[in-house]
Amino acid sequence: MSSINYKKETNRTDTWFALVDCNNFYASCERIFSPSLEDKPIVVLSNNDGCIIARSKEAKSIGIEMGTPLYKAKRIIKNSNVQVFSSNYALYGDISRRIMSSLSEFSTSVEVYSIDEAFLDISKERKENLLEYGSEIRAKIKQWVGIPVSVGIGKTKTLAKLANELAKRVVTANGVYVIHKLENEKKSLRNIELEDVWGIGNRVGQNIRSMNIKTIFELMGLKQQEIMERFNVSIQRTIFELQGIRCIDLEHTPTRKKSICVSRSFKKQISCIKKLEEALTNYITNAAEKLRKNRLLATTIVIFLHTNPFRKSEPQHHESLTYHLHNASNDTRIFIRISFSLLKEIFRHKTQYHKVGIIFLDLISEDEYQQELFPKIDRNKSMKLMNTIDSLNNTMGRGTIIYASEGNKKIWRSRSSNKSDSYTTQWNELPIVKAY
DNA sequence: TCTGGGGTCCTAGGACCC
DNA sequence: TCTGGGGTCCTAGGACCC
Repeated sequence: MSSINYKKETNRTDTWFALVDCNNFYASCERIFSPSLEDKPIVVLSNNDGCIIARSKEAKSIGIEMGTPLYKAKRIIKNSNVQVFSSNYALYGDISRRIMSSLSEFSTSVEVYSIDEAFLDISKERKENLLEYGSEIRAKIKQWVGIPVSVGIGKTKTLAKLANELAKRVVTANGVYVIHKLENEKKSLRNIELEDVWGIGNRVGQNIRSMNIKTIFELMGLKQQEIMERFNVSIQRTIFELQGIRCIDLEHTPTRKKSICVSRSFKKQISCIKKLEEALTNYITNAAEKLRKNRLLATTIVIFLHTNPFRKSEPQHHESLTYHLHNASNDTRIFIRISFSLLKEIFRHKTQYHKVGIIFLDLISEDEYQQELFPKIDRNKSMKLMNTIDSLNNTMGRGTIIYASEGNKKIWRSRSSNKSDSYTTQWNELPIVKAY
C-alpha cells in the first residue's frame, strides 16, 4: 500500500479556506438579464440540447433530476411551465470571469476551481469573524455581478467543500457555513451521505460501506494506521482532510494543461466520411485555437469516433487512433491533414456515427520548442498565419476565417434551439434597456 | 425521435533494460 | 541440478471532479 506525505507536525494549524460556489450557476446567469425569470423554474441543457445539466431551485423542487434527458422531462416541463435554455457558454464564461476577478478583492490567494467555484485562502484576511467575512463575500458578489453564491469555510479544502454543502442545506445558514471542528457538526451532518464528501464518488462510497463504515463520522474516526492499510492514497488524503489535516494545498498558479479535447454529438447521425471530415475540421480548428491561446504545442493527437451507444439495436463502432508527430506543432493545417488520414483508417462504411472528436496530448510550451534540422514547414510563416487568423476571428467574430474542409452546410451542427443572447460578449447582442 | 463535454489522478500489468 | 531481481516507462482502464 502506498502512502502519502502527510505532515501532522508541520501542518499549519491556522489555515482557513473558503469555498465560494455559485448557486445553480447557469440558471442564475440566465436570470441576470431576464429578471422576470426570478422565482420561476428554469433548466439549462447540455450541448445538443440533450440533458438537463442545471436547474433553478424551483425546478429542483418539482422533482427534475440532474442529468435527465430532455425528452424524459417534456411532460413536467410543459405542465409546470419550466423555462428551458440551451447552454450559452459565452455568457457563463464571461460571468464566471467577473466573479473570479471580484473574489480577488477578498483574498490574495484564489484558486479558480471550476467555472462556478473558487477556493480562497482567507487565513490572513479575517480570522476573528469568519462567518461575517463569508457573508460579506456573498453579499458583494450578489451586488457586483448579480449571482447568488454559497460560502463554506473550513481548515482544509475538503472541509470547506463540506461546509459549502451545509451552507446550501442548513436552512438557518443563510448561504454561509463555517466548520471549526467536524466533531461538533454531528447534528447538521445527519442527512449528509458519504458520497457528499469531495473525493468520494459512488464506487468508493459503496466500497467504504461494505467495510461497515456508514457515516462521515465513522470514516473520520479511523486511526491513522487503519487508514493507511485500508485505503489508497486518494481516499487517505480525503480522510485526513476531514480530520483537519491539510493534504491538498491551494493551487496558486494554474497548472499547465495536459490535454485538450474537442468533440460534439451531431444533430443527426452521419454515415458519410465527407461530413465527418467537416465536423472534425471545425473541432480541430477550435482545439488548435485553444492550444495557441495557451501558448502550447501538441506532440500527440488522438482522433476518435463512435456511434450512438443508446441505439443498442444498431451496429456499434467505437474506435480511436493515435499519432505521434515528429515535431510538436500548433498549426491547424497540419492537424487537419493528419486527422483526415487517421479518420480514413478507422471509418467504416454504412455506419451511423454520432460523434467525432480530437484530443491533443503531450503538450509542451512554445518556449520549449526544438527547431527541426530540415523543417518542412516554415515555422515563422506558420505562426504568423495562425496568429493572423486568430486575431481576425477574435475581432470580427468566430468563423470569419474558416478552413474550406469545414464546408458550409454544417449539417453536423449540434442542436441549440433555445439559446439566450451573448449579452456581455457580442456587440450585436447587447441587452436593450427601454426607459419611459 | 430525443441521452453532454472536458478534464485530472491513480493503479495494475506488461515491456524492457541491466 | 541449476533459470533472479529490481527499476523505469508506458498504457489502458477506473474513478473522480465540475
